Amino acid sequence: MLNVARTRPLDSKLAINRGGRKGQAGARLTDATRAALIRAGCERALVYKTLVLTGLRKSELESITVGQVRLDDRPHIALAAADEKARRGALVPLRTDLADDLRNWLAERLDEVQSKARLAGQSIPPALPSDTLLFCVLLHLIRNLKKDLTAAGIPVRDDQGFVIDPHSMRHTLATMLAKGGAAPRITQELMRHSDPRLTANVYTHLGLSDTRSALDSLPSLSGSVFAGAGPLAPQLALTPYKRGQNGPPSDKLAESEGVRPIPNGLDAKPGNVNENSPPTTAVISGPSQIKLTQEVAAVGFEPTTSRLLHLNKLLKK
DNA sequence: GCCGAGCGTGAAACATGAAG
DNA sequence: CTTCATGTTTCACGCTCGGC
Repeated sequence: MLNVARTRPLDSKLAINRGGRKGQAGARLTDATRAALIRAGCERALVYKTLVLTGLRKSELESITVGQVRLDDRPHIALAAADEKARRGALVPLRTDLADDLRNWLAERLDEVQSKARLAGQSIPPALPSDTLLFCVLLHLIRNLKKDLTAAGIPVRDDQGFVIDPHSMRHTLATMLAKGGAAPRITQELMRHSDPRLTANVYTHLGLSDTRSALDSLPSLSGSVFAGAGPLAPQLALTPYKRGQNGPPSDKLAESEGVRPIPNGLDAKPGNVNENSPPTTAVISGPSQIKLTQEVAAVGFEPTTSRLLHLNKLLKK
């Protein structure tokens, strides 16, 4: 839940911004300035969370107004076609906790507007105007993100040249969905890509630990080969028969046996034996990309691929 | 499937104004 | 005067779309 006062007390020491004592805690600020700074920090945190959980591009988030945010039983953001990169427009779903945060954020902003109107002796608005921008701190998002990362002890650029920027939040969403087992089609839809290869090859960053985890999820192959384990052959899946290959034609096998049985827990449901369908987990296409994307997610955000591809080209030179 | 156009994006360099 | 934050411009590249 977003709550400015609860997130950071007003009497906390804020850092001096410039001069010889830059970085030291204890900046002498008025209560109003202090509250505004803390509130801006909270807003930026909500911006980062929104970017990661929606996959919105920076420019797309900049276009979102209060009227485009629906926080009813099916919370979502209605992205206008003119503001989306692909010019299609989209309904971007909001996770429940993000919807709660945005609801609280808008309530705080309404409180602020109403307080100002009250102090000015003006009529008190019952709601925020629908054309009010959702966020106010996006103007210098890139620089502020770098500052926030530095303050949090997270390197903006790692030793391999990968960088964290607003667009890397989008990479992070795709990668988290892949790691979470989301179907590629779902990830593609959430990323609003027209081509699933883009989602899988450019936006999904899987490290060695992720691919190893997938192997660990495979069923046991009857214990250790050093311990005199049982026969391996009955657990093997069969490849389809093709003309010119040895062995019986698979269509005849299918005719005589129906759905082929696969023992020892390997699922033989039709959805899992379709060799023509794409893998259910997005994979990285080439060995060079695997090498470059291994173990880069230590800080939580995925790097932007544009820098990654640029680095690839530099390495080839 | 390939290619080019158009648009979006961030990095880098430089300029400008304000604060210390 | 120096330092710093911010704005502007240029450049390279990513992504999508449409035509072939």
